[in-house]
Amino acid sequence: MLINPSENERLDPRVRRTRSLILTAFEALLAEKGFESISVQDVTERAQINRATFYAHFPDKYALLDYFISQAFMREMEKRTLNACHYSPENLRNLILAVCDFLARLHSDCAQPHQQFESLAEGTIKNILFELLSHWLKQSGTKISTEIPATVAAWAIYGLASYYSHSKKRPALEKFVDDALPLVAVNLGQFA
Amino acid sequence: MLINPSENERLDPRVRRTRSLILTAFEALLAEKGFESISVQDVTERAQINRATFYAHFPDKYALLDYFISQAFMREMEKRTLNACHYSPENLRNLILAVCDFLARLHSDCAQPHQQFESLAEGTIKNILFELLSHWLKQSGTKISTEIPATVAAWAIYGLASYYSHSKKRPALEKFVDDALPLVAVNLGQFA
DNA sequence: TAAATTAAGCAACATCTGTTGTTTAGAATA
DNA sequence: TATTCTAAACAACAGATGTTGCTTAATTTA
Repeated sequence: MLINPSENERLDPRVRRTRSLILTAFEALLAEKGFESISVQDVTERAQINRATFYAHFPDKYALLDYFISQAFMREMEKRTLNACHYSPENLRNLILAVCDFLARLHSDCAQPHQQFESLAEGTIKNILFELLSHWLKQSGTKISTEIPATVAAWAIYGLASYYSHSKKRPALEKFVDDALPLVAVNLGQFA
Repeated sequence: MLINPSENERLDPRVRRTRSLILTAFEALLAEKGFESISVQDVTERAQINRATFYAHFPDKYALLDYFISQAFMREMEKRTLNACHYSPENLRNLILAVCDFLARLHSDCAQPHQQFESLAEGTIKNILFELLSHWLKQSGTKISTEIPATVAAWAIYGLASYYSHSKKRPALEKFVDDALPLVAVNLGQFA
C-alpha cells in the first residue's frame, strides 16, 4: 500500500487525486476532533468523494490511520536522511531527536490524541523504526544477531519520545536527548 | 473501573454475574476469531445478556479489551508477587520472564492476534509495567528521577517480550531471558 | 482517434452501533 | 417483612458500516 514518490507519479491521476483528498480531509478532521469520533462518513463528506470510493482505497478508518502515519513518518525520515545511513552515536542522536519532534508535532496537530489513536500510531511508527535500526546495525557487517538489540533500541527510543511528548512542561529537546541517548547507545556500541 | 478482589465481593451480585458473563464470552470469542471481527452483538449473544446491558458496563468493545487485558495481566503480576517488591536483577529477570510468558500465552489463546488487537493490548500492559517499575525504583530511596529509566525499561521489556512471543521457533525462554536481561539491567544498576 | 480499461459516482441492502424510555425482577435496607 | 433502590430486559431510534450491482466519465492503449 505504501507508495514511494517515483511509482506515485505513474499512478492513475484519479487515484492520486482521491487519495490526496482523503488524506487532506483526514488531517483536517484530526485537528478538530479525536480519532475515535471521526467516522468514514466525516472523511468522505469533507473530501467530497463518495463513501463507497473510500472503501476502494482503504478497508476501514484504521487502515487510513496506519497509512497516514506511515507516510508522514517515512517522509520525515527521508527529509533528515536517516533512512540511508549506518549506526553511529551521532546518527542515533538525530534519530531520537527526529522521533521526539515528530510525536510532539503529532500531539500539537491533533485535537485529542487519545489512547486508541496513540496505540495504533505507536505500532505503525515502531515497525518502521525497527526496520530502520535493523538496517543500520547490519551495515556494521557484524555476525552478531541484530534483532534483539534493534528491538530494544526501537522500543526504548519510542518510549523516550512518547515520554517527552507527553511531558507537561517539555524540557528543552536538546537537553532531554543528552540524557536519553546513553540509555539507548549503551547497547549498540558493538555496531559502531 | 479496574476492581480488586476485596471490593469485588461487596459488589451487587447481578453486576458481578453480568461482568463475568461478558468476560467469559469475550474470551471464548477471542479464541475463535480476531478482535476486529468480534462485535458487541457477538459478545452479548454469547453471554446471553441484553445488548443495552453491555453498554451499562463498557462504553464500547475497546474498553472491554482494555479491561480484559488489564485484569488478566494484573492477576499474573500478583500471582508472581511482582507487584509488591523492589528492584533487583533477580526480580527484573522474573518480570521479563512473566511478560514473555503472558504474551506467548495470549498469542496461543487468541485465534488471530492482529495489529489492532496487539497495539491496544500493548498500550494497556505497558502502562501497568511503567507504574510497577516506577514503584520498584522509588523503593531505592534515590533522589534521581525514576521516570526516564522506568520508561526505557518498560518499553524495552515489552519490546523484548513481544519479539520473543512472535519468534517463529521460540528459543528456550530461560535462555532468551539470559540474553535479554543485561540490555535492560544496564540502565538500572543505580537503583539496586 | 477509437476502443478498451478502470476509477468514481450513485443507490440500496442488511447489519451493527450507541442511546433512550419503560417495564420487570432481584438485592439492600429500614 | 415491607419498602426502596437499582440492575437487567425489552423495544425502538437515528445514524454509521461495509458491500453490491449498475452507470458515468476519465485514462490508457492500440
